[in-house]
Amino acid sequence: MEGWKRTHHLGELRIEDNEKTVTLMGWVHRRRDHGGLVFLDLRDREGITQVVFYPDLSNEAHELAHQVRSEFVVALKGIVTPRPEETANKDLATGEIEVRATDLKILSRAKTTPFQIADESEVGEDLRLRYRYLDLRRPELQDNLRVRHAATSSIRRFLDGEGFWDIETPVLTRSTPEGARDFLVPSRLSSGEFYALPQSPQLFKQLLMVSGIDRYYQIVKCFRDEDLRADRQPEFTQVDLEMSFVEQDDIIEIMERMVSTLFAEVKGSSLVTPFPRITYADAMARYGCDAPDTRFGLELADVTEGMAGSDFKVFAKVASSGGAVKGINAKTAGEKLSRKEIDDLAGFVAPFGAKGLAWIRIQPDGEWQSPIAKFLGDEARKAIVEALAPAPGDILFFVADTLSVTNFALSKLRVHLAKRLGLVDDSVWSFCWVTDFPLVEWDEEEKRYFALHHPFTSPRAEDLNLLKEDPSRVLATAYDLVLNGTEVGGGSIRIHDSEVQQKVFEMLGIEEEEAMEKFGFLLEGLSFGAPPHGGIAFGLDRLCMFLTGTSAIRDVIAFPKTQRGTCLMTDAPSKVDEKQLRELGIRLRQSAKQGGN
RNA sequence: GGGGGCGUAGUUCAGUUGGUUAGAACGCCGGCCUGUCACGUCGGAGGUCGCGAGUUCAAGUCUCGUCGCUCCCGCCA
Repeated sequence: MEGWKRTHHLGELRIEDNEKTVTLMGWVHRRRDHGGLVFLDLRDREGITQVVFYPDLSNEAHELAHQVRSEFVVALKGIVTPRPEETANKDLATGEIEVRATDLKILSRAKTTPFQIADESEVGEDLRLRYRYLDLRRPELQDNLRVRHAATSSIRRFLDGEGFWDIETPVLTRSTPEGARDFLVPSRLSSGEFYALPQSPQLFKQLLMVSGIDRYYQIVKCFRDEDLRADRQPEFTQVDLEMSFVEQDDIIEIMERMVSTLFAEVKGSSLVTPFPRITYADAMARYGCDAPDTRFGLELADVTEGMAGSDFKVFAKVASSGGAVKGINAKTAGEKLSRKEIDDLAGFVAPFGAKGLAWIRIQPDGEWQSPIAKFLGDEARKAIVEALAPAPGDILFFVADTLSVTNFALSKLRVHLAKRLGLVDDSVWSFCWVTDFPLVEWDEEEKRYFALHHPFTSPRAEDLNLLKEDPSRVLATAYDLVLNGTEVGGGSIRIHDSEVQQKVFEMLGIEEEEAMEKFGFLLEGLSFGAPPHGGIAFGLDRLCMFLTGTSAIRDVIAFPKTQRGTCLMTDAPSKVDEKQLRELGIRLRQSAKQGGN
């Protein structure tokens, strides 16, 4: 750059800078070449500034400006000038001025880009991922990264102020049973053995509490080798923290302040605290899921009891055999949904296991229009009226199945209907805490209990005696933070007593020997004087999705993976040299050699 | 592992019932143009219709397989 120093960013100059001599650098956003007069819109991450080249101001610069093309990187010197009457551009922050160029340098030429940067049109995702660095030049993604930076920096500032220490934990650690599939890393020095990438720093942060660190946090990558979704990547980022000498309410209180500060600083929104709390049992009963969208009603109501004696055999059979019949009242949907749409909703719930979807449309005269109306006796009608309070214009929907299928199908239908009926206010942040989760869940296939949260979650003190006799009734001191129907964080008070920890392992069917081999270091740590402690982890990517208003997690990650877990830019994962494998003591199976591309 | 959507010029798309030389816009290249800001204007280049088979006199179009991107179920907190 031959000693040239940039004096201003490209979103910076205003009318007050009139007559200043400036040096600007950036990418050519657009060029408008009038022959005798050339305009360049110069772009950097801060904005766009218009530059004009006059032949009589500098013939040399004007000549060179003809050669410039989109996405060239240029440097120029010039004089800030107010734009002539009527030519100001209200769409640009710098639109009242322009820079009259006296000197131009082309710092870097650019080939024609595979897609236009200075153009908002949608481009195929595969092409954008292949040339991710070009996609990141576009304002939309660049703004997302800006928001993500603002978020992490707000969170760090807040936690620092509350006395949390940022401490790094290992990325190469050991594989643990339970939870998601691990990413494995072969060890060269211990041939035949493997590290695992952490699914979260859970055990390390607990041991940091044992060390007396008192308050720890980390914004940290976590890895889970499971299939991807619109909101799931194999490597993702958690805001992970842990505190000593606290109870559930202490953690909830401080996290409400952290989240409020975050939304205030990044979005300028002021959240109302404390956030509402709902127990897991209530959430399942009223919303059918443990992460309810509380921006709208459409709550589920249970009508199982009134259906046992019904003439509608599907309901009666389910009701009398331990299943559940639940319904939703879609208030005033009668005018909005056509008969075909109503029938199509059965197809909507089918993938969630529901074998059918019954409905009743309440006519203006109060008549029940429904394929099942004639099977509903007085008792069934009474149960429905009491549970759902139908009024003319409403449509009632029912699913009858096992409790879990009924809840799952209706929870999905609830959200679907709310969107269709325009009940979802996208400008609202509706947070709630879900508490009192069951400690464990019975797995029918493996015939054993699994920890709902993770195996280090403390049972509620009053439930300790239930551990042996009826584990399924034990509630955990675990809590999730839910925002608009998405879980954005979750944590628990941990077991700080190695004996209780051992009992929980036992109940989970983890043999003592196995527990010692895989978690011995934790049990041992807890035995040397562990403070009561607990913590929480937030999904930073998901939080950023809300802060940016995007629906794809890829949009808040600089270099994301495709749904198949590949990176189209680097072409990872890739084959490796035979020599590398030999050093690791690895030989590929025939099927693995043929796989890949 | 299963189901859905998409794949045609550099990009975004159109392409009739299977019919002759596959189009548009933007971009790109060249000419003209001193107040543009999606500059204008005149001209030009640019196609393995994702890939491979099959049906047919004839396939962008129909069938089967396969690859890629994406959404969902399973999986995953």
